[in-house]
Amino acid sequence: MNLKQLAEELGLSQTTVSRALNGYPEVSEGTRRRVQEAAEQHNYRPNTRAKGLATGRSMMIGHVIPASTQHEMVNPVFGDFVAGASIACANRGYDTMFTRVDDGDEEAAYRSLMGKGSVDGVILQVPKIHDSRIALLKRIGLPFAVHGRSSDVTDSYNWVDVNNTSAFRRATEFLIDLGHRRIALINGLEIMDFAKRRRDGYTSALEAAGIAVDPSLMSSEEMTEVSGHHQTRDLLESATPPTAILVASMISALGVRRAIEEAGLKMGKDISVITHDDDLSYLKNGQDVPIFTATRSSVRNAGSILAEILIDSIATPLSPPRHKLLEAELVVGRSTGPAPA
Amino acid sequence: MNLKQLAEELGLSQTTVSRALNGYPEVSEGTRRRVQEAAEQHNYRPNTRAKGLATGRSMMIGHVIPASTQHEMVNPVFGDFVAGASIACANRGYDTMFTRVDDGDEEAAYRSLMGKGSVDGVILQVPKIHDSRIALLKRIGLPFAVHGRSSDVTDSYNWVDVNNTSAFRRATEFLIDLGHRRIALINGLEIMDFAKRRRDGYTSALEAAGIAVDPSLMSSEEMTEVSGHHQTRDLLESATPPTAILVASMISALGVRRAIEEAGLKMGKDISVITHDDDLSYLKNGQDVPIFTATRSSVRNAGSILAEILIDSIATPLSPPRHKLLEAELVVGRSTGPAPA
DNA sequence: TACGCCATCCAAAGCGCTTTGAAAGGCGAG
DNA sequence: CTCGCCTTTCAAAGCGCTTTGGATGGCGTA
Repeated sequence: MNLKQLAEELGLSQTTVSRALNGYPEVSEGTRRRVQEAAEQHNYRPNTRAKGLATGRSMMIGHVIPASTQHEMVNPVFGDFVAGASIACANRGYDTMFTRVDDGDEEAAYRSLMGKGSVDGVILQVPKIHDSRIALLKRIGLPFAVHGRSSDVTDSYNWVDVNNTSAFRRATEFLIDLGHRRIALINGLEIMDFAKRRRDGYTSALEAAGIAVDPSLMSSEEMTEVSGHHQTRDLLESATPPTAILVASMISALGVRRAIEEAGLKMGKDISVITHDDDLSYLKNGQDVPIFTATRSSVRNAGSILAEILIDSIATPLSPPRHKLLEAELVVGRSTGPAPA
Repeated sequence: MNLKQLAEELGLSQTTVSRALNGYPEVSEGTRRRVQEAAEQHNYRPNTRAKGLATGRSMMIGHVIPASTQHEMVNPVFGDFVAGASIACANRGYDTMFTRVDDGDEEAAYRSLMGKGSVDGVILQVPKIHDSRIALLKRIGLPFAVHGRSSDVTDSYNWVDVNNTSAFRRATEFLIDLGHRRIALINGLEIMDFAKRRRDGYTSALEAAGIAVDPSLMSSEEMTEVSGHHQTRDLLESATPPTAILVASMISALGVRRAIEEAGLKMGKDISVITHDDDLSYLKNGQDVPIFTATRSSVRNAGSILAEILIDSIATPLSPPRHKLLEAELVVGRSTGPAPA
């Protein structure tokens, strides 16, 4: 059933039917009701492509996933972030689309999305410290919003980010207050912006407490269970192991815990652990008492806010970019305790 | 830049330009090259919606995620499965779209996707034992393919599934061979088809070995870390705890391991564990030696195969449905050992 | 020279919708 | 009764592409 058929059936013009369904005022209430009922009854839905062609909008938000970041961090948070974003999009009538891009083809991919007109805007994830995608998108004029920030980019743009620096400063201070002095940082890859900020928070807290930053206590890798495990094992096997470890992700933290237990140590007693927790719905940090002491911030919530910002900026293209800095909450669980004497 | 402009610039008709770009034979090679170069140079991409309108195809594959299954199992495998499917789709020129659906609105959602013409086909995940979506999609004529099967549906349809029954039978036999007699099963929700099949495999192996099936050793819940943990704790606290546990997912298995270690037991020595491993790229089962003995089957690979099947069936609507049963591989890791005397 | 046949290219219709510009009808004011 | 003004409805153009059904011209053949 298409508009033409529906109009014929009702004995009205396509114009009137279209207007009735789209809530325009130039239609009498009686007619509108009649049209709506007929549409309902025939299960009529305007064809997306035709509507898009006519309006010039695709009502679609794109997520572009570079192949290289598929292992780095995207996957774990991916599901929840996207869920948050896509629910927000759906509420505003937007669909969600995915594009996976081979490394190096990013420019082509964005140009293609823009050229083909398949999306009205895109969401970027895990920006690097210097991320050329932002300048690129500005240049080609494709609306976008970033989950995270890119330190080297001074232009303003839409973003939502967790305050990684303050979260990790706070976590480090918490450990220092518990008497820890040898605190390790198991970070994500430090080309990633969030990783740099977390490190900054960590080092600034150490420095403020007069503790020398020890490079041998810091490592940065992809955030997987396996890598968390071997980084921790290396730390524990060193001559002077840390008494506390700060971890950048729940996934890594699972590996950290495994290494600790394999070494016959007890987490929260022999060694303390704080992790960042994206509050993933399928990897909850315990039910009532958290397993890990953690800096927690819902990535799902971030997705939702970011989608709103992007859609608003599509609706009013001339308005200035918006952004939001979310503060992570420090939840105290069983993985932290006083430094061993 | 659109087709009209490009055609004007070249001094050709839109027809010729379109044909040149789409590889039709009625264009001389010289002209084709000239057109291709101009298109390249002006960065021309045919507008998706216009093309879709004209051809009647959207070149889009949809994934529909019911809200209720968002916690159940979808999330962990979600990322990898979708990655596999979307790469395969992209190779065939298809984009990937997501729709999240509130419970009970599934019928409306599929009808809407169909009516709006926004997708050429959809992929279904985690079917239940009796899943009404399959009949619905057949009824409304929207091409689809299922990741998994639905036992109660006798009609034929496109699917890809792991042989859950044989995988879990094999795993159970492996434990029996190691001398285990009290083997527990921590399963996913048993309305889900895969969970039923895994249970069938488990019970059939027990029966074949003349071991009575003990309902107190079987539980079925959402497959999260937290639920794996408390189900294991309950098992271990019972009067006659199992000597081995079969687990339906890596995520649950992480919780299982935590409970085992909290109880002061050693996995692989005091108690054996076998899990199903979807070979998730961000939650690898160890690097060289697997952490867990596992029935392994790449969900990413399944996604890829399923997408191919769906796209083929869209291309040739009259061809009979296709399906593929993947055999899981039993990888032996450190989590299993002889039953304690 | 005349004819027919390819190879190559084109004009125009059509996909299903929105939206502009105009017509038709109803009604009160003059 | 006529005029002008709303309100309600409509015909038709246009969005950017594909595709049908020609047109055109070059070339070999008779």
